[in-house]
Amino acid sequence: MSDIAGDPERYDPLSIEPAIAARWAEERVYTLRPGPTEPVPDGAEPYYALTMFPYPSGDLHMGHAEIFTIHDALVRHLRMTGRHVLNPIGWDAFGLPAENAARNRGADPRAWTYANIDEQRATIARLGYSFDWDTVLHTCDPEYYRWTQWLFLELYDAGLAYRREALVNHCPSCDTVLANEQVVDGACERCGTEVSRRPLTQWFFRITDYADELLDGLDDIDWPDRVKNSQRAWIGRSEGAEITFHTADDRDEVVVYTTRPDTIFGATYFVFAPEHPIVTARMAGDADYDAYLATVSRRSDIERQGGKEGYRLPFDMRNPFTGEAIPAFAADYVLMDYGTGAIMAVPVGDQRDFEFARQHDLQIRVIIQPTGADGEPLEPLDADTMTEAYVGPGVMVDSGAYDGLAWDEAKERIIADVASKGLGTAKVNTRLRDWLISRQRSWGAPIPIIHCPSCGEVPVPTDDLPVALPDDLDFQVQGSPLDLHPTWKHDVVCPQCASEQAVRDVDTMDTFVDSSWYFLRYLAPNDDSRPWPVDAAGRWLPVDQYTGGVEHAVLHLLYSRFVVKAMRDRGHVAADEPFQALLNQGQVIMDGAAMSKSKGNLVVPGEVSDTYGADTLRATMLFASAPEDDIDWADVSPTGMHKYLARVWRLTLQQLDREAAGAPALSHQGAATLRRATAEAIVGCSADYEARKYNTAIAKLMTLNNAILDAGRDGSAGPEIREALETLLTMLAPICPFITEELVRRLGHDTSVHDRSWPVADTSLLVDDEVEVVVQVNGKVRGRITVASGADQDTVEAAARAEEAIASHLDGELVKVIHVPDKLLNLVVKA
RNA sequence: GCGGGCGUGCUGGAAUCGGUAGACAGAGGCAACUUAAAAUUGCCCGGGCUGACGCCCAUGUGGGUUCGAGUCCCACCGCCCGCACCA
Repeated sequence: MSDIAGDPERYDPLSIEPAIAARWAEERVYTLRPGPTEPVPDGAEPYYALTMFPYPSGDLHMGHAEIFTIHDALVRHLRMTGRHVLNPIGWDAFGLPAENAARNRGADPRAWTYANIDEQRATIARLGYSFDWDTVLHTCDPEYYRWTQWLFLELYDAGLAYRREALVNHCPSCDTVLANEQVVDGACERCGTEVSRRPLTQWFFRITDYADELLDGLDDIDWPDRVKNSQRAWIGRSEGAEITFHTADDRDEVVVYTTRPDTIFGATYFVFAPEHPIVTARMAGDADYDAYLATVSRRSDIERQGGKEGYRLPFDMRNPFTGEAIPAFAADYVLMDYGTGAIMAVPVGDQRDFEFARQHDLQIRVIIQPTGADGEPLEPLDADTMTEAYVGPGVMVDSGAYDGLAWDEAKERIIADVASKGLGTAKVNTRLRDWLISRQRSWGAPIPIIHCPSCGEVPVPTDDLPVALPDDLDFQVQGSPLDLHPTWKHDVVCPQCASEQAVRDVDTMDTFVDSSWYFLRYLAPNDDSRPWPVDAAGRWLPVDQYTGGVEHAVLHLLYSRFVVKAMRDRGHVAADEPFQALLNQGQVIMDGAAMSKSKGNLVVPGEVSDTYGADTLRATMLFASAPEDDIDWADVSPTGMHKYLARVWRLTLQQLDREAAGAPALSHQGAATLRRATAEAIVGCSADYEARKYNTAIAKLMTLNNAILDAGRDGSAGPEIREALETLLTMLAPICPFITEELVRRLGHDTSVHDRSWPVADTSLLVDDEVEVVVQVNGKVRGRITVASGADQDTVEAAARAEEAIASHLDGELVKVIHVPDKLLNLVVKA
């Protein structure tokens, strides 16, 4: 090693990486040529690789570095295999943090946002991510949100955007309403504040129109099961029936939704949501009820949890099957916006109804008796002693003509009978609600609607887009700065009647609208004539591989699917789905807990790259675990990885020195061993890259490195070592783009390692003359023998018996022999 | 409560179809080089019995299928994630 120790050129990533990054930026080497709007070159396969664009709330954190590194290794590898890869980046740049910075520190939201973007962009370049900067976009630019507003108008025109009053979630801390998807355990997804309910008139997107397709489409996309399951649970499809009930006085009829029409004979009372229109109509002017309603409607989800309070209404309903009058209640365990907002209550078969009945001392009628798996009767139910509702299979009793039928059969018969009597119909319901997109915030895309006293809501003509934000908003006001701006909302006339009384809608759109279509805008972010080119969208969509965090399982990912389906139905895209494949990276944590500044366990990517270099950071992250698994930074060793890269560096320089000095060639045996190791590394690494198992790919590169080290231990050089080294550098390039770029140039090449083709193994080197076969006796390994490749069972068995260590276990009658050629022989003996 | 996933050395993790458990690393130990340290290079590194060859045990626990199970099936324990008054 003396020839290395004397080399002045030590591995110093900090001196080479920034210079290489600067050259890449200057020469725009990662700009896609030809670009996304032009035809794909002959023989190249287009591949849209997308990673979730960052929110610019500060510099990049370890989570960004993790996902960008996975994504970049994927992209660089695909390019080397000949794909024509679209790899864009941009910023999800609207949102509340900019507004908070404006309110708290007097910052200009635009300036604050762009300062953060510049910082993140510099870090992205420093870490060597190969994004195409020619397609960069920011959702807060008027050139972008103009088309977000166009999207709104398209949905409005299709009847998919509408305004209505509803009981909506309101976050007092963020001072805005939220979509259902943004409420987690009754609290605001952003800030954790408990949300309350308010009746407000707001804009919605009719995502429920696509509920079935959103559910079914999950079967055809390559996403992690947990994300698909989250979406399935969120959509929450259920099958049942709608059945009409009448009030006992026959003045009103009320439809209920039930999944258990078979239990209708057990419906002993009836419950309305407190806001149900029939109830509010009948109770109008009743001060007591108004007080109840006021209390109940302000309750948050958390306060509602588990409670079974109810209000006995001064009228009864009639059970259409038993004909008897049953008491009617209002209770907030029945939700106005699911089903029909009213239920038939069957305490014997529904746990919530059971609890309510017990609390209010209502009748529990047993109309089903439990049966086992083969229909045999089980312990019968008794209304007086049962402690919980029975939801299992059973046979109907006390149910008129349906007595004796199995429950599932009774369900079908009752649905059929209800239909024939005109009392109802089979019905599918979903839990999914329409997407509430209004936000009482000001750093977002204004909703392009004008409210006119005579014409009502009037869409802004597309030629007048964008409806731009004023740049002199006052963020110190109490309330919405946009609403309270002195002139903005009034500085408009009605597009239909030119009334000067018209005002602009003062709400902005949920930022998830901005991000629901950005992957389309990347195709031509500077095109000011249309939101995206339809022909290019046909070529590039769906996105081949999307990478990003699992926190968007039912937010961004569901909204984007809806938008693409709606745009497809308007003829703007051909694809049914936005993202064909999805990869969720794991979290980067520290000592088992989330990193945070306040805990003092925060590590940031820039810090690691300043110490060890970007290549070390990237390789450390990929080596730590499979992409989808969490990384505990306390368990990983950037030092160890840095040492490995230094070893690659020294090995390359050593080879150059030895070539220059005319070092002796490898022995015949040494050359053969190394060539074989090289071929094995190519086969193994290629499979690992395809499967995105970068951790084992790196392990195989380390193994190849060790083989090169062994081969050159005697001071020899030679073409086999050079070949092995160049192969190693080529396959390491997607993970460590800087050191490989530098070393390949030092090896005398004037083109970039990143423009190389992925290596192909000479598989003839992998064919063996002799193989090692494991010999088992009764399934236990008793020895290993070397035989000619492809040897038959008799030959292998004879060789095995010749081994003393094996033969000594063979006393007894040989009853069976299992032979897996070239791998294993199992001799089964009876003692 | 319902649905989904995961349990492998001291640690991160390997193990393509059911066929040599622990690849590749980290931490630790020993040695060479060095005045010394760092760096570098080499060796050791699941547990037990044994002087050694070797034998036994071992992939959360207990069963099952199989010539053979980390891998497949059943039950249990533990952990993680999603949904949860959705009729």
